[in-house]
Amino acid sequence: MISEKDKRLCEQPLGRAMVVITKTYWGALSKKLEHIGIDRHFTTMVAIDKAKEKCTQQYLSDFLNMDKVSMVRVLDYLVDKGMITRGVNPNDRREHIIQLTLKGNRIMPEIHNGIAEMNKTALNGISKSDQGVFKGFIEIIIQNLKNLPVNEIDVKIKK
Amino acid sequence: MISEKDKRLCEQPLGRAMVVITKTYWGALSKKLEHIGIDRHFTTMVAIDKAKEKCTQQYLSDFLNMDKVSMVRVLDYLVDKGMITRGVNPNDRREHIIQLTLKGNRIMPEIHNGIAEMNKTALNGISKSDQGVFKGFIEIIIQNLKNLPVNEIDVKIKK
DNA sequence: ATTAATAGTTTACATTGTAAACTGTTAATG
DNA sequence: CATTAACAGTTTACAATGTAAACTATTAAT
Repeated sequence: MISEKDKRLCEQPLGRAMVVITKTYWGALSKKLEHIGIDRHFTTMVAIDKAKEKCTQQYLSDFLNMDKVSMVRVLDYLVDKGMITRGVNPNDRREHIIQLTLKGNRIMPEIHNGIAEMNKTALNGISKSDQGVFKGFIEIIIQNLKNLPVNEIDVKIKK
Repeated sequence: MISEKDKRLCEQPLGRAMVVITKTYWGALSKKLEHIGIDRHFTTMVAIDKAKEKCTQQYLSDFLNMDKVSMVRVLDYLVDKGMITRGVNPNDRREHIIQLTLKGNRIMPEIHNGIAEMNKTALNGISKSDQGVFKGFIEIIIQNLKNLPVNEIDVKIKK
C-alpha cells in the first residue's frame, strides 16, 4: 500500500512531508472548487466570512500571516472575481472594510463544504479521538517553530 | 501559552496549518544553515547524497516530485555554488549524472545535523513513541491525498 | 501647526511552478 | 540501414507569490 518512495519520504526532513501535504491538499481543493468561480484564496474568503472584528486589510494580513502587499493582490483578485467589496471606513478613512458580495456569500457554503470534505478525506482512517491527538501535535509543532529565534537572526544577518 | 490566533488557526482548513509549518520550518532551516554556502535545496542535496541508484536528473525529479524544469534550475544553483557536478553518462549520453563535489560532501554533515535539530525542535515536547504515532498520521494523510482523483480531473478540465 | 504613525498602494525584483518548443541521444520499427 | 518514436535535458515564456522600498492619503501625537 505504501510505496518505497513514500517510506523514504518519511525519513526525510519533517518539512518535506509538510510540503507534499500542503501542495496536494491545496491542489485538490482548488480542483474541487474550480466551478465556483475562484481557484484559490479560499482561506481569505473564510477569514472574511468569519471575521468578528472590523475586517480591514490590516486585520486580514495579521490574521493570515500575510504581508500587506500580497494581501492587496489577493483582494484585487477577489474583487475582480466579484466576491468581495472594498469600502472606505467613514470613521477612519485610511481603512478599507472588506465585505463579501452576494455572489461571495453564495459560494461560502461550497467553500466550507469543500474544506470539510478535504479534511475528512485527508484524515480518513484516523479515528475522531486520534484526529484530536493529531491536531494537538500540530499545535505543539507550530508553537515550537514560532519560538525559534528566526527574527533575531534576521535582524543580525540582514542581507 | 497558545494565542487566540493560533487556536483559530486550528479551526481552519488542515492545509492552513501545514502551510504555516512548512514556511516556518524551511525559513528557520535556511537561517540555521546560511553559513554553509547555500540557503535552500537541502532536500535535493540529501537526495543526491543518499541516492543508491544512478543519480540522474530524471531520478531526482521523480524522487522529489519536482518537474524537470525546476530541477534544472535547482541543479544550476547547486553547480553555481560549487556543491555538485553534472557529468554526461558515457553509457547513455542523454543522461547527466549528478554527484557531490568535495565541497558539497563537506557540508553534508551540517545539513544532516541541521535537519535533525530542526526536527527535534519541531517535535519538542512530544514523546518518542508519540512522534512515531505522528509520523504514522502523516503517512496516512499523504496516502489519502495521493489517492484523490486530481489527475483524472486534471485531464478532463485541462485549461 | 508640524511631525510621526498608520492603512493601503505601487513598483521592482527574486523565486517557483508550468507549458511548449527545442537539442541531442538512444530505441524501435519497417 | 533509414526513419520514426521515445527519452533526458535545456531554453523560453508566463503566471503566481514573497519581499523591500518608495509612495499617497489620512489620522494621531507633540
